[in-house]
Amino acid sequence: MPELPEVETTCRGIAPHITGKTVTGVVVRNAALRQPIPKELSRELKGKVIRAVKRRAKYLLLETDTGTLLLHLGMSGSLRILPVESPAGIHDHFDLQFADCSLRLRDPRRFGLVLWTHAPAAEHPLICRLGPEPLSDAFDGDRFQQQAIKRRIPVKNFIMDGKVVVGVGNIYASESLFLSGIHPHRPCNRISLARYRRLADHIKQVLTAAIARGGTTLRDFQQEDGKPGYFAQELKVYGRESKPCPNCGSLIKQMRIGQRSSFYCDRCQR
DNA sequence: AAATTCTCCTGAAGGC
DNA sequence: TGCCTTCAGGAGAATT
Repeated sequence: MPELPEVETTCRGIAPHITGKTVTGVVVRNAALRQPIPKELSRELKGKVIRAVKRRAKYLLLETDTGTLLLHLGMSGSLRILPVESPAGIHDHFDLQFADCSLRLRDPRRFGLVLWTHAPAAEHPLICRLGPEPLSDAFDGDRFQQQAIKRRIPVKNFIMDGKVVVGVGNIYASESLFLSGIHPHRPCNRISLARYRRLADHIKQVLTAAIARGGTTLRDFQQEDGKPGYFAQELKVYGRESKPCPNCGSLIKQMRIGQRSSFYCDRCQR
């Protein structure tokens, strides 16, 4: 499912194809995403030039001179660059057409978003309260721990909270906690500063490595050219319940934390 | 304020 | 073989 590395992979993949291009058409086949696709989208976008393609958290931002298109891939969404007039499948809900290609959103579970905003995207209600980017200098162990002091939820929930740090979803939460030797269920206010510094570093490390591999494909995710991401084969604990820990060989455990399945080694993670 | 539960949705997988 | 149930999950909204 798209987490930060998958969205970043998509951002880098589509940017060269649509930056500087003029939107020639907007096709909405099914507007019923998490929120309805706005009706005025075609009027707002047609004839506009895509000035830049950016990412903030798991949102993709397609900037024009008069506003920004916000895209979110939910948990099953993917964007592809296709030749014009490519036949659409059942879950291909939205196209942005250009003279020489189309940007197409496919999202079987329709948890994604397509929204339009006139104001700067940073001021949008869905974006303005987000925490720091994990790969920026604004995110480090010290600030990490300061936020944790006043909370007591399991650390796995804590690092998946978008107000603490953005982009860490279920897969990379399990992976970074494993790399850091921290048990996912440990209360977030019972972790030393030194361990938070290591955790912050490991989050940066695992996200960077996943981006380098084009993200993780479990089922739906594909890059803009249709290829899967190749980080799944490097996952150390996620989805590997009852398989040996790559560190110590004891069997990987699975438990539900905050309604999410979590994977860990109870020998390596305390 | 913080924590928990609910909600959207479809496809895969398991049970009988 | 086929139908029914359960589960997966991003993240805002609603509730405790």
